[in-house]
Amino acid sequence: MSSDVPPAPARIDDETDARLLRAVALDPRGTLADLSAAVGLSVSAVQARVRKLEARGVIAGYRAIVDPESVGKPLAAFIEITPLDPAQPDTAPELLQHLDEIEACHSIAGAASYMLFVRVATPRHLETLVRDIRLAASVSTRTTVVLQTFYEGRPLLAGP
Amino acid sequence: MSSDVPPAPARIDDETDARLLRAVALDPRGTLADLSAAVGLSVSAVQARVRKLEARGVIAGYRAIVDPESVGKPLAAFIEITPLDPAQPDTAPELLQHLDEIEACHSIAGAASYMLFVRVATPRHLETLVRDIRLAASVSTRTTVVLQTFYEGRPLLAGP
DNA sequence: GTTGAAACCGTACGGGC
DNA sequence: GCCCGTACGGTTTCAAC
Repeated sequence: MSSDVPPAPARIDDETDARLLRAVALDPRGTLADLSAAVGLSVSAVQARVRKLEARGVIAGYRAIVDPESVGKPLAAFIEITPLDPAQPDTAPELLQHLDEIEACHSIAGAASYMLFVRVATPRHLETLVRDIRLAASVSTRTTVVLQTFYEGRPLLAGP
Repeated sequence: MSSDVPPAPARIDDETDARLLRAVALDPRGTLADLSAAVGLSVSAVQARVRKLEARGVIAGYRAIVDPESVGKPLAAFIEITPLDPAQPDTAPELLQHLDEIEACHSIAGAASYMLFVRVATPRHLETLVRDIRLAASVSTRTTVVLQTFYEGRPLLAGP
């Protein structure tokens, strides 16, 4: 944890929900019985809470973590993009949505407009993707290749 | 999909495994019966394949997607870091591991050494985190604030 | 890969606090 | 409102084929 600063405005009131979230986040395939043991509530109570967390959107969904190399995409990169013509309406995220090599798209502060995170098979594929992005969204790009990933997708809630 | 380039060197030979992976990635809480229907194999065969994918590390794990705002971390940022003294042994990823605001840490090509992705509660917390990173790893930083996230964590495998 | 049987789990419902 | 216990149907598991 970082140094202390005024309390964070979390939207989950309950300490039990926090523990539930941690448990579910780390093992979404675990049984309700597992969660029940983790938080000290009955299976029914746990089920009701999980459903509420899903309904409120606190739990937005579930995903399996797939190894990029195993599916033929060992090369990752950040691509910052900037519209060539600032006067034009800027719809880059929509224009790029169909490119499934793009894993993430954020609007950012700073010189560029957007930051993309992409995964491809080879440098050759990266070249092609960058060209496709430039053409599809009428933008200039600045690509930063990832050499090694130490960790990513760490859970949002730290455990005590 | 991007334009065509020589075939990607995927490590999953089987077309059935590819479909399984897609199905599991999108709905890791679905039942084996669901997967069975999706790939046209018996429940037991599906179970065996999923277990193999897990054992081979193709499926590296499972996560619940937690809404950052709901847990009090609405502010995201990219932080590029560069060692102050290039002669010193560079162990930044380890030195920063304890900071749980850091969601990802990549080594990168370019001017900076690493790219971090972080989530915090407020600008004030970001300031504190940046200071902590500088002190912990003896690095200079360049922070890019995320204004809006259009999408992230999109599945690695595209549809058929 | 498939089938089948036993153990386990998710779910709904009734009741209590 | 939130929680607990129970009973039923679906699911996971594993052995035998």
